[in-house]
Amino acid sequence: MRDPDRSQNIIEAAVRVFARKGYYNSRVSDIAREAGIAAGTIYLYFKTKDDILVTLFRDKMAEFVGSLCKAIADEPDAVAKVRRLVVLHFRMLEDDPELAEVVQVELRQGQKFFRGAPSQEIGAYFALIGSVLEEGVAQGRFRQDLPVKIATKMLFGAMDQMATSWVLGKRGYSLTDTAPAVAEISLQGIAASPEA
Amino acid sequence: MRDPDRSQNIIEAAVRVFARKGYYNSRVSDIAREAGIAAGTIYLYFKTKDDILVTLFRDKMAEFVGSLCKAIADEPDAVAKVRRLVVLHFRMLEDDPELAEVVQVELRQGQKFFRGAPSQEIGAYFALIGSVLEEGVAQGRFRQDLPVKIATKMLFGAMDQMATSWVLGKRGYSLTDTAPAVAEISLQGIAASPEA
DNA sequence: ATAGAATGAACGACGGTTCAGCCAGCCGCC
DNA sequence: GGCGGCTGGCTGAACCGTCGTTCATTCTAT
Repeated sequence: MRDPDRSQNIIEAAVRVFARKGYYNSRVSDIAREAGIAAGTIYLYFKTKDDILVTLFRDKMAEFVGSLCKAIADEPDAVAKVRRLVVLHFRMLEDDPELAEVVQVELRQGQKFFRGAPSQEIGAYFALIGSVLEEGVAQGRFRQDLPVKIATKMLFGAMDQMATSWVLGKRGYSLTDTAPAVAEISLQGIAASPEA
Repeated sequence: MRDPDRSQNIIEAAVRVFARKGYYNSRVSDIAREAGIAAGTIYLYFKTKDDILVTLFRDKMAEFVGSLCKAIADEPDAVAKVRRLVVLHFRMLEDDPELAEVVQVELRQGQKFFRGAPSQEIGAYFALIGSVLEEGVAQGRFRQDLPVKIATKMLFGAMDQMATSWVLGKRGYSLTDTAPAVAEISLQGIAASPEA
């Protein structure tokens, strides 16, 4: 149980295996082989097979939200932040197609994913988006009466669906290239009404 | 293999069981018990357990899209159609919480759901949304240069996420009540720019 | 020499699927 | 009209392959 790298290796191997075969079609021994270790060794680092999936998600998601958080802090206003958020969300997935496959398709395994521990990390992402929207409202860039919680879910849902469609479409185009269009539609949707 | 009602009974039973325990935690024998028949009987109507899930989805989705399609045909213009679409999408889920649970949470079982047969029915829904948006563009109600495919995915994603959040939040509020806000944000996002 | 990590064969639970027999209704024959 | 055999859906206990998990043993580094 010493080496924390070992734990990381297993996760990386799991991403590759899950991306290739799907979670339920992946044997623990497949992951072990991919990681170049014995099946039993996995159990020195993870309690169960599910634990691999959950840990993988929490790690990756925390990393994702963390870096996103830092990146948008630079941006001067909420509008710029939304644009950046969309680009980075898409870019991160596009830069790691295997992870994208797992996150968008495999990781939605019913209760395990949606209830359970991972919901905490998703909550963090929602909080991040929500805070940007709040900021925009305060800055007068977005509608004063914007229902922030609803808009947060909608924006996340829109990005998530773009990503899922892209993965399912075998990534036959650049997801990141669609970011400006997605951002503009979103921004127009929540923008302060042009004074009548 | 006579009775087509029997097949329907099994599907309804499956919805209840899947909603309660999740797909992978449900035994075929659980579904049989819920339907008041023997486990073996299921296999007179469905090839495999997966087949139940897939058929359930295709049936429900086809029904959903069909009735939605009829309902919005009445509406005079694309804007009204979008409003109606959102309300009905939400209302249908809210009217059948067990089905909503299954559709939003359990049915996203990796490859089975996203690739595979069901993608055809999802495609039909996307086509419906897309045609409404096209109509709106033609009517001059939406931006002339609206990227329709992108907007379609975004709208679907936004509604889907609203629904998922509602299910995960234990349905502690009325989903349908949020429809007007969702529709307005969406419509504003794709609206023709107020002439500058 | 010793401790602790790694191994991987074997175990055992699990559950989807099967299939030999059961039963209810129907038909034709007496 | 009654009776016996036939048909075909239904039954559910048992089968059997499939892994997740374990743990006695081996290895390695100090």
